[in-house]
Amino acid sequence: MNRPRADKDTAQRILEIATQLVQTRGFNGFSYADIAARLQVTKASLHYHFASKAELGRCLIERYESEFVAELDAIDGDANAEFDKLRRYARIYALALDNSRMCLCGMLAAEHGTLPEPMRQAIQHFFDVNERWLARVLEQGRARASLRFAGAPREVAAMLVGALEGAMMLARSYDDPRRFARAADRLLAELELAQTPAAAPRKVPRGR
Amino acid sequence: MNRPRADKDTAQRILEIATQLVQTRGFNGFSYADIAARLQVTKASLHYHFASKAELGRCLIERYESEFVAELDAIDGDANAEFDKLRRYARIYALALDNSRMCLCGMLAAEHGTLPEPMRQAIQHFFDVNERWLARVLEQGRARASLRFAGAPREVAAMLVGALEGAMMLARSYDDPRRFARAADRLLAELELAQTPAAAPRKVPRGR
DNA sequence: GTCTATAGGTGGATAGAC
DNA sequence: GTCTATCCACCTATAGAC
Repeated sequence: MNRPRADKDTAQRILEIATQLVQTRGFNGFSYADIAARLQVTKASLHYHFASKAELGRCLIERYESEFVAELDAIDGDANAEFDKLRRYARIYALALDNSRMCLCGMLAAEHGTLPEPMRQAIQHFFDVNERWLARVLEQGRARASLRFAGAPREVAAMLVGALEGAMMLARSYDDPRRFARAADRLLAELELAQTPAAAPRKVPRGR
Repeated sequence: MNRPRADKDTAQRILEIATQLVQTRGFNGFSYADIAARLQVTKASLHYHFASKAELGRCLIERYESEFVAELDAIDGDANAEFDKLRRYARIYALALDNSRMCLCGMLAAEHGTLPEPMRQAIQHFFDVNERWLARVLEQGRARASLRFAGAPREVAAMLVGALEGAMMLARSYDDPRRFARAADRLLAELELAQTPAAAPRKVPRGR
């Protein structure tokens, strides 16, 4: 979006490769040399497109967020029931995991302490966007009596984002994507109105 | 425990400093030079106590787990009600956050993709210990009718560990420890039997 | 836009004196 | 146990030719 000059294809390919590297190894876990090797160019060429690693990092988050927003729009476009929207939201995370990837911003959140300020702000913005979207779905679900929860929608949204990011992280370190699916199913089941809460036991069975 | 020779005080101080560095910057975010500077010794001295960074990392996790287990034992020793145990469990995380620290193993879980195998196994072991402890508390709570949840205790435990780790990570990147407290309160409130589920709204109020 | 070459720094790690 | 000195690999980044 705000890259000045540049062969767009190359810049895009750099971003794709770097995104995958951050999602699997973290921002401090890869170097320009890694990108250069996969793209079959020299490190110097990369600096033409992204002057510094900090700048590359910022662009990485912006691109990731806009692609994420596109997926949220797609969910809204299909105009599903609120519970289905939540399931499809969780599925975005699940699909990343199937490629052994963490959420880009979840990964960066862990590295928060070492990141330059512009990246920190971009990460917060990503989570804000996620929480606002979730809060809107939750609010609608409550209004239409399809979802059930206590307190402010935004607060439930904040809990959900954290819980899904955490579930993702643990699933990755157990190398077991189903671990994420089980946690996500359980978190969402709490919000489903259909259940008789006092007799909840059969709502989330052992398997998945 | 299995350090061969060594001035124990120095080794312990190295571990303390390194623990704090990992909790704030991650395993890939600090170097022997950082420890050396804070301890006022040279990098070479550190290698006397911990031959390699991978070895240091493994010891870090072992020490962290044994201190964590000691805290869990302390909770069991006080023989509280199950819900109080869960609250005190969450409080361990909250206290770390107040010192701007992530859980050591939560941090390392994010860096999983870059860590040597012995560290990966130690991290999984830490989470297993946590989940087993939580599952036992949950099981007792259900038996004594003080807690309410659907499905297998171990599965709820796995969800809780992930959710708390994730909440911690997000709270840190928002630089707002209360964000963790709100998420934790909400997660635990779901388990409390006392509430009338259909009229749950007043159980988790806006503030904290 | 991509290259070669290189600067200037830091990474983990070792040898050997004290 | 701690030091000095050093190794070599790697890091981000720049200069300047093509």
